[in-house]
Amino acid sequence: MLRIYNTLTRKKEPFIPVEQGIVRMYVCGITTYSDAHIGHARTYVAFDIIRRYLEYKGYKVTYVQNITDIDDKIINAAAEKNMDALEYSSYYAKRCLEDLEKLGVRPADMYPKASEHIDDMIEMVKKLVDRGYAYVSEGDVYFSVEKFRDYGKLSGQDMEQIKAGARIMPGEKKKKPEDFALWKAAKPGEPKWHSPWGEGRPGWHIECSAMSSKYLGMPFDLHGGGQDLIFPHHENEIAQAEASEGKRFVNYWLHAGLLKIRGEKMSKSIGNIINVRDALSMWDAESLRFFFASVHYRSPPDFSEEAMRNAENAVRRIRIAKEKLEMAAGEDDKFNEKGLDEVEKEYLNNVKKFIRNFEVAMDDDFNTPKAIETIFDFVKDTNILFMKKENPSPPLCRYALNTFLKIANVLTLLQEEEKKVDVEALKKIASGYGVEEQGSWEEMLERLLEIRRNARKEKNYALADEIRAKLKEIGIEIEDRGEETIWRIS
RNA sequence: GGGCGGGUCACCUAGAGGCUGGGUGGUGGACUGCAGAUCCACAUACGCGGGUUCAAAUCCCGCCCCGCCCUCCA
Repeated sequence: MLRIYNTLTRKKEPFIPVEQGIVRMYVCGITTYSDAHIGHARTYVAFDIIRRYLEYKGYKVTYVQNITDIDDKIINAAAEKNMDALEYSSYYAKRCLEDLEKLGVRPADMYPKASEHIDDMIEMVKKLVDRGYAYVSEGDVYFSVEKFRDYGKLSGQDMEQIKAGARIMPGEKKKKPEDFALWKAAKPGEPKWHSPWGEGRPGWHIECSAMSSKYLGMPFDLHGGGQDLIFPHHENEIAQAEASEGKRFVNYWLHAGLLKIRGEKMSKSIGNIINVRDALSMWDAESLRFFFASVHYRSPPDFSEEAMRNAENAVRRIRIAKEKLEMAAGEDDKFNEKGLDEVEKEYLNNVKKFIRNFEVAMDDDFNTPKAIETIFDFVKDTNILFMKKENPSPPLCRYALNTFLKIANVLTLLQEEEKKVDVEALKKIASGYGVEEQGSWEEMLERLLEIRRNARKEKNYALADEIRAKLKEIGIEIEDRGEETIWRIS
């Protein structure tokens, strides 16, 4: 039974979807005025894993993630560069999604943009005005917080606290400091749309209420985002949606812990923001994903070079175990348990234990660090199998490999990824040993390894070690296993 | 000031009142021409001070420190 921590109740609750077998989830996306950073990445990897686990459990998941392509920051940033705000934001929207995809985050089913749903938002604002929850003030429309009895239920604040923190900024025309804008009258030069209240643009919060309910209905199952969005963004989303529709908006609210860098918060003022594309130039995508998965989604991960080194090494161990299984696996995974010997039977039990433990871990509010423990248990079991047995049952290995991949994939690990080899560099090295540039690089590498094999036979270890060192420099690691030599791209 | 979540072995992270997690790194051993990989073993732990309990990292109280939110924020 899957249990999920719900910010709304501050408790782990059994997960029961609105419609059996189906999960509808919405995650607040990026405001696209600059490149995606690893804080974004942390959040979207976390929800990617949640989505994958739900699918693993057999749910049909609809995953919607919005793109905020119209807001103050975008308008200001675009103005500085003398660009059209929407053009500017669509450029970054594309880049951000590309970066996340390169990171190996599975795309959402839908990325609705705020600018393309103005009508839906106007519709919702109208309802709020009609129902008396909102008021018009000189072309602006504000939500009257005191009218919505449940305001504060998500962030756990009472109205007194909320009022204490509220302010009226210059230019705002609201009646009460705690009220928030649903619609803003256009200022000169800003992007604007027609509305019953004059030309203007929507407030930030309304897009998520309008788009999520449009595509997922009400109530829908899961709504996620970074912890920083609990107040006011998600609080306001609830107010807008529930006040306008008169029914519950979302059943489970999930919030990801915000990434820290070397113990500090990541912020512009500290100047420690790391973009996804920069991170990808320093570490491979799988190591980054492992790093995120190794911290529970509600905890704030502490990013550092050393933490990434840890992750890289851990990932290597997982990959090596997978390779062993790949080499031993047969075409199909049908085996007769009676045909297995003691060692294989024990391994089969371990595989089954692996599945059970993994599910127990993930059922407990998506406990990915615990799930990773089960991965390492399995890695060890696999290593022991190959230590005890030269050629274990190919169908058994296929079964174990399939299980391994299925589970690892939930944690975004062992995804198929192209491994890059610097072919030019390889050619250079190979030609240095008289290997002709012919055929694929794999064939070239084979011929080079043949030379090394001969060198080893002749006990010319200096030459053998030299070749090994040079290959390592370009990311090809080789390992001697008796007479055999295997290689991998690191 | 208010709300929320934390402080666990050198580092990163889980954690149920009792049976001393996992990864990375370290040390020793097995294997190996060496390296690597792998296995085995070992070491290093629960912010501080009290309390409850036969038993507390886990519950309670106080203190210190850190992070997030309190209308920009994934």
